[in-house]
Amino acid sequence: MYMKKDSPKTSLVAYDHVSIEKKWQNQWASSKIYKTTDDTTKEKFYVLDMFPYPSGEGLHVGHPKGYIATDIISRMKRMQGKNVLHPMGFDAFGLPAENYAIKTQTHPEVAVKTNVARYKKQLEILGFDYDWSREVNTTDPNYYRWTQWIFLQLYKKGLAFESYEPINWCPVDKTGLANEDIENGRCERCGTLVEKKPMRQWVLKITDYAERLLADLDVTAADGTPVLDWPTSIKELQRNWIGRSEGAEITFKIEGSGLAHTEIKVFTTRPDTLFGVTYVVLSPEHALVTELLSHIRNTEEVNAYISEIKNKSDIERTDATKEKTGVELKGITAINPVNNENVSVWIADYVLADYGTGAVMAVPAHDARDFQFAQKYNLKIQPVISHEGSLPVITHGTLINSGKFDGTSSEEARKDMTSFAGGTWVTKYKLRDWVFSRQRYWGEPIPVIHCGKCGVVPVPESDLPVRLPNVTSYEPTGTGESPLAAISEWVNVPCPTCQGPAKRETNTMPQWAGSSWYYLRYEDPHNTNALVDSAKEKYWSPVDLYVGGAEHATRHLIYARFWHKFLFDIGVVSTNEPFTKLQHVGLIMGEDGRKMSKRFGNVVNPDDIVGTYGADTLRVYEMFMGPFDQQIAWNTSSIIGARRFIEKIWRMRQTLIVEDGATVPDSVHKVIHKTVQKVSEDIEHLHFNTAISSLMIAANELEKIGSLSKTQFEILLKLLAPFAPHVTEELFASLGNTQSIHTAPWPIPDPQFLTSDAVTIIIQVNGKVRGSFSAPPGTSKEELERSARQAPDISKWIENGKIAKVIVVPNRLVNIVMT
RNA sequence: GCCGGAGUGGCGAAAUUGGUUUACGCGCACGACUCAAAAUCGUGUAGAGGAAACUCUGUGUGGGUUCGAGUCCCACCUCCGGCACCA
Repeated sequence: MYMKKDSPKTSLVAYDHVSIEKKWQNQWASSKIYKTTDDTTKEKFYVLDMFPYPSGEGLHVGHPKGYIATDIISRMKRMQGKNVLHPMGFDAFGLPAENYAIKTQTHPEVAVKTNVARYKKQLEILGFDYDWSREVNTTDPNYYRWTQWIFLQLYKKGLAFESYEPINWCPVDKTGLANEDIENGRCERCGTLVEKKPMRQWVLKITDYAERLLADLDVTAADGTPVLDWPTSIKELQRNWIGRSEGAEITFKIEGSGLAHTEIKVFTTRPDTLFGVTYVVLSPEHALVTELLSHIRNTEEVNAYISEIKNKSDIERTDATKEKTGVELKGITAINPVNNENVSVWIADYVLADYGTGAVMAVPAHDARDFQFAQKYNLKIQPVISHEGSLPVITHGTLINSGKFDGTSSEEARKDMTSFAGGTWVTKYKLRDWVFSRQRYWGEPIPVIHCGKCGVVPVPESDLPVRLPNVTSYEPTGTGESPLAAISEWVNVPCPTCQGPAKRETNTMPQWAGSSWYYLRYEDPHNTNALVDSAKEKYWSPVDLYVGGAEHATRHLIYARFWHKFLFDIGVVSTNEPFTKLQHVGLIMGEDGRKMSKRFGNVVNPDDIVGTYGADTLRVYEMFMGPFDQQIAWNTSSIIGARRFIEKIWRMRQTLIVEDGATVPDSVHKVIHKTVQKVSEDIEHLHFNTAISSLMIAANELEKIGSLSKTQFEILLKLLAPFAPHVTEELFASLGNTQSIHTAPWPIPDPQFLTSDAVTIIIQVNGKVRGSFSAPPGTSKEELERSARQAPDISKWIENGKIAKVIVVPNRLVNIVMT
């Protein structure tokens, strides 16, 4: 533990982070220096953090890492003269807040208020430059009014609809879940195995946007640079999640006693292997199965199999490593359209109901899964691609046993084979429509009314928001109904259309709803007439830099892009994509290398670190730990380095400063301006660790040189100001400045000090370093070679051989190659 | 299985994008100051050999391209993240 002690030797004023940080935080708040105006004459810069949901646990030291980064960027941009929007808010609807409320027996509204206050306090002591007058909270009726409004627009365009398909259900959280809320077949929140449950759901048709969500990841500007400056890994995750694949839909006629005009449509990416089909498989949930049951010989056996499958969890069923099971539908056959062969029809657990057509053609010779299944049930394996070695062969090749297609390339035959089979070429996606209703209390009410006469009637926009009623019991019912259903005075309303008796929709929206558009509300947070004023939207959008966790790649970031594109289509926003540049934060792990969690007892509270070392030290340390996007373990004993660095700056103020006008060596200018250049570039590229490193190098060199003018010291302070805003403000003020350092202009490097009068030239012999010498920059190749040959250390390496050639790289090195 | 990313001192890491590997920081050792300690300052800190000057080896492993490779190419190993019976 670091202890602050006074030095007996000097009379320096001690660096007291506690009083300095408190003083300037109060000062900034009262002078409102971070308040953002809509001054459109200035160039804007919109930098955004992923807003937190205020859980009961409070922040740990990992949470602020991203916020520190955006704070640094926003401070530099402000000093560079930009009009900066750097807002903060709270994502307070949803399961975490609600479960916390249930656990502590407090109403969610009360719990959220308490937790938000606590979070704000924790953020405030870190010295962030948020404009709190623009704070948004997704649970504020003035906010969720517009979340509901967006839902109504989606409904109007047919993109929100009721569905009765079985959906994922978490038996512990007692609510339906979207595909994105599931990890490895388990509820992303509580880890429980999800079940399939048929129930009425509101679903958003995100699949209508699948193609655009995918294609727009790759859009490039005229000069070839990507429009979305996102990490490739996140783009790749989204591509995989959307999961586009092209293939053919092929129809197989079904024959059997009493059957007429019955068909099975299958989806395949390999229509070229159609001659190798030896059976077809339906998923157990396929709609056709019920119809076929009465036409087969083994109805009982098939029924038994289906109920066996139904009792299995989704994860058991779809585990790719387990042995596949299935049962033949005896007494019926399918006709292969390319050769009119009769093949058997099966249902099997390895065919998914909700992808493609829910049915596949099986080509065991050229598909690993079909091969496995065929071996187990002794089904025919018919190769149609020439091969050496064992089956299955899943690569493309030359077709055999394929009638008139023999000898052609399987890859090229795909489309011809499709039309030969009477099929159609189609595109499919893995992306599923977004299950949008939750059977829980703490969410935005879905603004529709169910009328016996008129059906589904949207709540008129003028009646928004539909407020969450205040209830005493908000625990989930588990019946598939929201707790809201029990509040009859809220539920029963006149139908807006016919004034007859009607009931409100009692499902609520998922947590992701409010966060899918919040960045727009910061642009115009208090507007009561519109989601966002269009002039303000045009000025501020899109977000220039968005920083947050990579875990949101396939959830929040897909949903937000979907809503943004929809809002673009209906003219609410002016850009096609919401976030120009995306940067993800690497997690800070616990000191033991595990994720920071109460469970492991490895949580470090930022309040403690700020108390002991100060917010400036914490900020510098977190940015100095390593590359920003990399996951790194916390190490309390390393913080002292950041603290020592700040103290060194503090000491420099009191020992090095000479009066402006006194002579200061040129070397000081060189150090300062080199650092200005490096730090400016590094912050721009989010290379905070190397920016701090170069500030440390500068401080070390300047201390060695021993004198520094006030102006030069101020430049150094400005470079450090985004990282350590309090101590730099204090020192800046102590030099007689009355303006805040944070609104002072950012330094610009002076080119005359960026060139050096000597460069070190490395001498290599056969690629090995054997010496070096100093030369003026721009020295000619000939001159460099001459100096290298004459260098004293070199003669012993070259005197006993013949020089084959000499490579000279100006300003860098001379390599003498011996034979 | 598929898709991304990463392997450099005791530790976190840096490397002008093909040109002195280990900057900066932590830790450690020794020294200065001190009655002593803390703090601070200074010196050292990849491995092997050598009294030393110095030499050799060294960026996960094995090959390759090049005057020159941590960086580029091929094959492999390990770790992390994501997806996973998507036909």
